[in-house]
Amino acid sequence: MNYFINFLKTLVPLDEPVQKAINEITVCKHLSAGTYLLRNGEICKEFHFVEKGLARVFYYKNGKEVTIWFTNENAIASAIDSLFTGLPSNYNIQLLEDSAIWSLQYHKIEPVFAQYPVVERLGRLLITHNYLLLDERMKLFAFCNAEERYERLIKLMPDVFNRVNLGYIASYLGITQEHLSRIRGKKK
Amino acid sequence: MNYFINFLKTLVPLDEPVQKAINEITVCKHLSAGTYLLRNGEICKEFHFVEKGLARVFYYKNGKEVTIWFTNENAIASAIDSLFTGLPSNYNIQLLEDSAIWSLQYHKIEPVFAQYPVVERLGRLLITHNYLLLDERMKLFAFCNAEERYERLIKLMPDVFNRVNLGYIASYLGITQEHLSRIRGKKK
DNA sequence: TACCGATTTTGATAATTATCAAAGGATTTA
DNA sequence: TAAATCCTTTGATAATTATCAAAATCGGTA
Repeated sequence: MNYFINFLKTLVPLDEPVQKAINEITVCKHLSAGTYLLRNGEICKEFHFVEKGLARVFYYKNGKEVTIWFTNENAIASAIDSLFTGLPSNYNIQLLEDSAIWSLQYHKIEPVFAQYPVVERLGRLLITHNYLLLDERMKLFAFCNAEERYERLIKLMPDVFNRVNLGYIASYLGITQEHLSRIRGKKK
Repeated sequence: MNYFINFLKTLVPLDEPVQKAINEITVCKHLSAGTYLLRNGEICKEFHFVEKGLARVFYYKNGKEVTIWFTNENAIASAIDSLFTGLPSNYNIQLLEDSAIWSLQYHKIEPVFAQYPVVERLGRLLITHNYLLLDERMKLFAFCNAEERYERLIKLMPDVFNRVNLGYIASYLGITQEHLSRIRGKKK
C-alpha cells in the first residue's frame, strides 16, 4: 500500500489512473537516523513525505547548525526554495530517527501535472498548506518574543518537542540553548 | 485592456476563453492613498494586483503598527492566511499612494479552477512565487542581523525604500525607527 | 554500580536592540 | 515667509539575548 497516496486522498479524491500514475513516480525507503536527504549546496530535486519518523531542516550560520523546521509523520520535508528555483539550497535535511520516507522526484511530476488536472490541484493545495505553515512561523517571530514563542510552540507541537533535544528546539525558536534553558527554568 | 491578465500571460499562455473567464471576475479600481483594502479582524475575500501604486501590509503589536510587506507594481497584495483559511486576518492592507488595483473575489475563482486546468496551474504558480518571497524574508531574519537586513533590502528593493518613510521600513526590518536611524548614521 | 559521553543548566559578562524624551530638519500651508 | 506638522536623528538608559566557561544531570553500558 502506498501510504503517501493515502495521505493525498485526504486532500482530494483521486481516481485509479491518477493513483497509479503517482504510485509510479514515488518510492518508499527505510532510512536510519542521521541520514541526510539533502545537504546544503546541493540542488533539491525531490520532496519527501514522512510516513514514520522525524526529520529536521537546518542551515549553517557561522559554522553552527540552525534548525528551521521539523517534519514528523504525515508531513512533507523538502527544500522548497531549491526545488522550485533549481538553485542550490542553503538547507540540509537530516533524519533524527529511523524513518520510512516516500520520495518523489520533482521532474517526473511535470507530465503528470499536464495529464491530470487534479494533480495540479493537489500541488496547489500542498504548496498552499506549506505557505500557511511558513506564514504561521513568520507571525510567531513577528508577534512574539522568545518566551512567548516557546510557550506557543510547546503547545503547538508537543510531540516534536518531546522527541528532539533542546539544542535543536532553541535554534528553531531563534535563540541560544542557554537562553532557552533559562526560559524553562523560570517556568518551574 | 485588462492589465492583470497581461501579467498572468507572462507566467502561462492563456487562450481566449480563459482570458474571458478571468476578465469576468476581475475589476479595476482607482483608489487614493490611505485607502484600506483590508482591516484586521475582517475576513479577506479577495486578492489585489497592483497595476500602479504601492500598498503595505501591517498588523498592530501593542497598539503600534508593524509593516510586514510592501507590494508595488506587478505584484499581489492579499492576506493569504485569511484568504485560504476563511479566518479573520491579523493584517491590514493599506495603499500608500494613489493606485490602480485589480481585485479578484476568491469565491468566484473556484468554478474557473474547475473548468480550466490552466488556471489551477496559474494558482499554483502564484502561490509558489509568494511562498518563495516569504521564504526569502524568513531567511533574511534567520541569517542576518538588523544591519545586514538593511544592507540587503536596500539593494533588493531600492524602489520601495525610496517611496516610503523610514518608520515603515524600520518595522519591515523588524527594528525600531531609532535603531534604523543609527544604522544609517554609521554608514555615512 | 560506577564511569563515560552527551545533554542541559548555571554564572559572569558583553553585544544588540528597545524605550522614552527631546532636538533637528524638512515640507506643507496660510 | 512663518507657523504648523510631520519625519528623522540624537542622547541616555534599560531590556533582551548572546557568548564563553564551567558545573550539574542524565542515559547507557562495562
